[in-house]
Amino acid sequence: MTCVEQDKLGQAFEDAFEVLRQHSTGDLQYSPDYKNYLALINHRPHVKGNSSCYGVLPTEEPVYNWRTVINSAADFYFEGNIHQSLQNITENQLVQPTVLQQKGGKGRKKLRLFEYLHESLCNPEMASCIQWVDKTKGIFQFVSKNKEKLAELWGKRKGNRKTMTYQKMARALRNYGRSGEITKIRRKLTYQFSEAILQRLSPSYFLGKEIFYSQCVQPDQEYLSLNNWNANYNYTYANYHELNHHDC
DNA sequence: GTAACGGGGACTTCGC
DNA sequence: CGCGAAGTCCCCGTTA
Repeated sequence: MTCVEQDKLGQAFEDAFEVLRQHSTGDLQYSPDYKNYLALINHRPHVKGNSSCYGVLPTEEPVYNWRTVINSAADFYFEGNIHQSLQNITENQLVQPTVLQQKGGKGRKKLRLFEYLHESLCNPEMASCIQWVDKTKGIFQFVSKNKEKLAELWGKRKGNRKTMTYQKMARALRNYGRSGEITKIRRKLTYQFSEAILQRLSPSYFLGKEIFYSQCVQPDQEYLSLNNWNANYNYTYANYHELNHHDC
């Protein structure tokens, strides 16, 4: 794949998320932007070609549906192709999340630590701070050298006055052990998401597991929607570079 | 011996 | 204002 092609794929990803941002609460199918997006995706056959990778699409579904858009975007993300497109995002595009604001914002759902960790695990930029050991089982490990930076970012994200440390973050993780959301693995710096949390947080869940979601999540529970996830990704990306200057 | 890691009680912050 | 959830702080024990 050439750089130009990669750039186009990245652009397709951004386009997909832009549409998502604008229509996360509306009926996308009837929006003019949706039609425009279909036209766009139609000119990128390699995009739609990836749409069945997750095996969540019923075969009778048309190729150009909303699921396809999300699948394609996720494919690019996890293949690392997003990285290049992110390089082109200007500073003012890296906005603070509007949905999961930590201070103020009445009625906003606060970002949970496990959500932040999962988000970081999905962010290739954070690979030197936190990594999957066994993604399918939800087992992950902090990188000893940079775990403090990850904690520091978490503290910044929460708007803490004092600097967050790994020690304090690990304390919160141990609390998750009591509720079963995250358990400690008997291995250095290694933890495991519970199956339920993994299902809720995994992008594949909102790429085609609405049924699971509706069955397992209580009506008053809100976990990261794709919209929130995208906003938080942008926020993490901005702070990451501010803090680490590419060396994390 | 010691730095890193792990554990827990008490406390704070925030949303309801 | 009270309460509960979710951290946060600090101190100490354990392990590599």
